[in-house]
Order: sequence, then C-alpha cells, then structure tokens
Amino acid sequence: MTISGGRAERTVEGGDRHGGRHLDASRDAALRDAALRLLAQIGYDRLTVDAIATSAGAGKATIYRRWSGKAELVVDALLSHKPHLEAPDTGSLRGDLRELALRASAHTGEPLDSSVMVGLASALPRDPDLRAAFEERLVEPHRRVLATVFERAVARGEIAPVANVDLVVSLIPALVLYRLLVQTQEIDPAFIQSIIEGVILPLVLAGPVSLQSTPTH
Amino acid sequence: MTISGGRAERTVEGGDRHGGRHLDASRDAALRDAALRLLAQIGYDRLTVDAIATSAGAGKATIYRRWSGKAELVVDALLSHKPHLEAPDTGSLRGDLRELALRASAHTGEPLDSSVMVGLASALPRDPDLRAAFEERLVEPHRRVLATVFERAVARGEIAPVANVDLVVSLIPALVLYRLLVQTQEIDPAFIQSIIEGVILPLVLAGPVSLQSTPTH
DNA sequence: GTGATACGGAACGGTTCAGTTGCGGAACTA
DNA sequence: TAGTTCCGCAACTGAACCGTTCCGTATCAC
Repeated sequence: MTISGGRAERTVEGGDRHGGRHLDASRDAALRDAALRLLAQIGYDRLTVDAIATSAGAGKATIYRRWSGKAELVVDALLSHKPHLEAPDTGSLRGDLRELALRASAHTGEPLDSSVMVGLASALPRDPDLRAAFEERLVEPHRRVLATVFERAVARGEIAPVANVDLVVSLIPALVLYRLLVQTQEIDPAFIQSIIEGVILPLVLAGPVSLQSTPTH
Repeated sequence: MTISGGRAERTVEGGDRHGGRHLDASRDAALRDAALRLLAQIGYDRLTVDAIATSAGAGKATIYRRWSGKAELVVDALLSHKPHLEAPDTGSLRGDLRELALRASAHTGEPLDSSVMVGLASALPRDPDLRAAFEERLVEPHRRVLATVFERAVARGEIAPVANVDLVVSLIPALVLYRLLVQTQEIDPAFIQSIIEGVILPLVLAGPVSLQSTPTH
C-alpha cells in the first residue's frame, strides 16, 4: 500500500515495483479530463465511476488502481486543473475587467470553470477535501486575478483604495453563480458588461462611502 | 386516476369517491414540511422518499397516494411554502435593508429559505418544474420585497431612481448564496451589514454612474 | 524467454433506493 | 352493519451503482 500522505499522487512515482508493466500516464489524464467534463455536465451527485471510466475509454479497475473512489478522483482532477492565472494589464481598470469578462464567457471547449462550479455546488458543504480543492483551484485563482487588477488600478491612481476588497472581488463570481444556478441563464458578454458598468465601476469609482446625513435612526 | 392538470393538488378535493375514509389533510402538511426540512438539511439529490416518510411519521404508500414521486412532492411543497411577503417600512432605506437583514439571519426553526436554496441548487438546471416553483416561491418574493423597498426610497427622494434595478436587487441573494455555497460560511448579521454598507448603499447613494473621463480606449 | 503488472472489458455480490403490494386497524358512506 | 378507502408498517421487486475479481492481451524488468 504505497499511498502517499496528503494528496493522491501515485502515477509515475517510480515506486518500489520490481517488474511488470508501468502505469500509463495517458490514462491518468484521460480519466481526470473525463471526470471534470462529466462533473460540469451532470454534477457531482449524479456522477458515477462507471460513467467516468466509459467516457475515458477505460475500465473501472484502471480507476481504482489509482484512486480510492469518486471523491478522491474528483479532488485530484480539480487539483490538476490549471486555470488562467495571469491578470490582464490593458492600462485601465475598465479594460482589464472587460478582458476578464471575455475570458469568462469564452467557451473554449474545455470544461468551463463556471460549469464545474455549478456541478460541485451541492457537494461542497459535506466534503471538506472537495471544498479545499475547489477553493484552491477555482475560487482563489479568480480572486487573486481580480485583486491584482484592482491593486494596479489603485497604483495608477485610477481609483481610491477599495475599503472592502474581498467583498468587491466576490461580487463578480457571486453574480455569475447566481445567474447560472438560480436564473439558469447564459453568461453572455452583455451580462458581464452590465456587472462591470452597473456595479463594479460605480462602486469603486465613487470612492469611500460618503455616508450622507441620513440619520441612522 | 383523478389527476388534476398542472399542479399536484388532490387533497380535500371533494372528488368522486363514494365511500371510505377521507385523505387526512394533516398528513399532507406533515409530508410537505418533512420534505422541505430534509431538503434544507441534505439537499435534493440525497433526499429519499423513505426518509421523508419516516421523518413525517408516515408510510411511503401515503406519499404515493398523493404525489407521483419525489419531484412532484418537492415542487408541491415549495408551492405551498409561504415566505415573508411584507416589505418593511421603517422610513429610511438603510433601516428597511437592516430589517430585511434581520429576517434573513433569523433562524426561526422553520426551514430557512437560504438552506432550501442551497439544497435545490444542483437540481435546478435539470428540472424545469422545480425551477419554476423555486422561482415563484423563493426568488420572486424576495425580489419583489427588495424592489418595493427601493421604490419607496425613490419616492421619498432618498435616492435617485436605480438604473438597473434587477441587477442591484439580485446582489443580496447572489452574495448570500455565494457565501453559503462557495465559502461555506454562516450568514451572520455582520455579513449582511457589510453588504448593505459596503455595496448596496454606496451604489444607490452615488446616483447614476458618473462615467469619468477615462477613455474607453 | 519468464514472471509480474497494467490494460479494457465483463461479470459478480452487496447496498441503496424507487415504487408496489399486503396486512391489520381505523374512519368514513350508505 | 357492510363495503370502501385511508392509515402506518413491513416486505418485496427491480434498477442503479459501488467496489472487486476475473479474463485475455499488452508491456515492462530481469
């Protein structure tokens, strides 16, 4: 049982085997891809190990030779998933945000981050490992990119320092998730445009809250 | 088969039966309550008919005598669910929003709307009936209350007419859903307070976007 | 070569769940 | 009273899925 500690990484580990055929690394990738693809399509709860194997053109034994089950495979697939990391730098906050919008709405054929988000949603509250991987590979990268964009806008003197950055940064993903999940509508460029022009920019351009003389009562 | 058309409403229908014991209306309510309670606890996908029956102290046959299965029962339970409908009217926008925040964070023992929202999330994209009921009983009432609050603020001259009301109104539920689902954190009063003071009020108090001279490039 | 192991595929037992049926008893109509 | 239907409860069938174990074949170390 050469199971490594934290994460499930066995493939091409150069372990203590003495002979016989090696694990085929291409099978790892195919299975992880299939897992993410199906996850985005049907969601975590309805995802079955059989479907992943079939979709990858593999046998179930090939899966269980690598992972202990669906949960571990999906977590590993998420951790192997490399999203867009570089923050755009067009020279203006509006331009940067528009660039991010383009990325988010570009259907690249790859399993869309947002679809994976929706597919995982229901399982997150009850699986800490899943939630951690989700946080590390989907939420945090997006948060970092957005935070960078705002930092640069501040450095340019374009906007005043944002008081509650975490809250402002969560506005876009929150509205995207809400639209996908609750409103069951597409994320088209017009929608993201309206978020940028109608919420984000007014909020950060207005500067700190003026807190008018409205008595708090 | 006295199945009515659109919605599943059979109980106390005074149908064409000629003798025998009547359907017990208290069983309807108990089963609907149990369905919503379990839905909020474990989510739609893991919800089982057996669990609903047991939780309500009923037999499965009692369920199938009324509904065709889990989907129809949950939809009916949602449609029977009556949420808070009255918009608060404290005299100020901030006061009204705070009042709404109090409601949202008050754990009344009844299945929380937000928990039901989370529990339904994964099933919404694939069940139109479920989505329609969800929209009618959870999303739209909250939207209407919020819209009313903003309308009154405009009528008082407290704020300028909000350009994109639908977007602004979806900010609170979107951020709440995001916090519950993605961040897996409680909806405490401080969180809602930060939404109100950090997002909503700055946004509507700032008035229409000034659209600074930043060139669109 | 020889033995060990991975591969896709199929089959198997075990578990969970949906939906149905039968039981004894209760509640209703006629 | 007699007949009908609901009630909780339990048992049952069939389907879906999990995880394991084979098979025949392919690929590796020695």
